[in-house]
Amino acid sequence: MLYQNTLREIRENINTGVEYEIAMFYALLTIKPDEQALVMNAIHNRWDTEKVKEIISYTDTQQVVSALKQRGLSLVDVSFETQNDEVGPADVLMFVKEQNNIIGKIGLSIKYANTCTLNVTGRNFITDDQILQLRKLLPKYTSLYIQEMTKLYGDVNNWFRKRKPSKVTDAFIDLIRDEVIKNWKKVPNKTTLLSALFHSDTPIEFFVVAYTSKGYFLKTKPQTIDMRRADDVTVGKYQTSYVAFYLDGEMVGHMQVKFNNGFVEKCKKLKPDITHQGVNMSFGQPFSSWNFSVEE
DNA sequence: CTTATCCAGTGTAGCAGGTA
DNA sequence: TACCTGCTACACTGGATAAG
Repeated sequence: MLYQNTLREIRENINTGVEYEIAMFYALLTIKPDEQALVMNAIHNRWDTEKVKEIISYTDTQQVVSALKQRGLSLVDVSFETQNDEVGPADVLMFVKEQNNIIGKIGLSIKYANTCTLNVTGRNFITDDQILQLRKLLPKYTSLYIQEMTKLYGDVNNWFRKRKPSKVTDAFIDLIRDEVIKNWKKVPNKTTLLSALFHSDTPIEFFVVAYTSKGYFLKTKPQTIDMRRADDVTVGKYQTSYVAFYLDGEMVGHMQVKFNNGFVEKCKKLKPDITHQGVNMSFGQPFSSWNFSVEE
């Protein structure tokens, strides 16, 4: 089915990864040829038409359809739900018919080459006061960062927003991780928090569609933990920038502690936090968008 | 070469507060 | 009061480098 906004979203949305959502939606919409034609028309109005069509060319819906069949379900309709949180992590919604003719819904969470299941604010893990103390260090670390980049890459245009690795970033992230670990015991409502991280709070059941450059893998049972054990979960450092979550000594998830858009951001405000070689920058946002992944 | 690792990045929505 | 503007938090993947 098409919502009021569906065709406009398909024409105009340029969020990262949306081309895979569109391709799967289109492929499943084969059961509604008239609507499918309208969607193809919208795809032709995108800037990346060729890429979307290429993904469609290797999107065989058979895996999805047979997974439904195994459960005694048949596909009767499909909707496009990009960025609609009300349906849980699903990007595409399948309307399915059971043997008794009751219509149900199963979502598809569509991903390309990443395992991140949820972006989560650091405020769930550390207190306002901890954030305040860490923020105080940001100006100092930012100037260290600029020194480091300048030493390694020279002119600002060689490194600003060029995704360069940084020891200073590692060091600041490490300070944040120390605070996360220190505070974990005191984090309230761990059941609610972990339910959100694992999507066990989803209003609609979902499958995960993991695209590669050749096709996709389907996972009908997303990994989770027994939420009654939420208070037994422990945390620790993992690699350079992750906090790992453990249950009975087994890693059940990991979270990348990260700046939302880099250590320094493009400056949109009138008064930049820093100007370096004529380039205006803002301090980064270290707490707003951490990446949580479930272990496979 | 391909795959894994690990930070870096973009787009959108909603809200608060200023202001025309 | 309607419209900006700045800001946070949410949604995703990209790309450089290392490892195999």
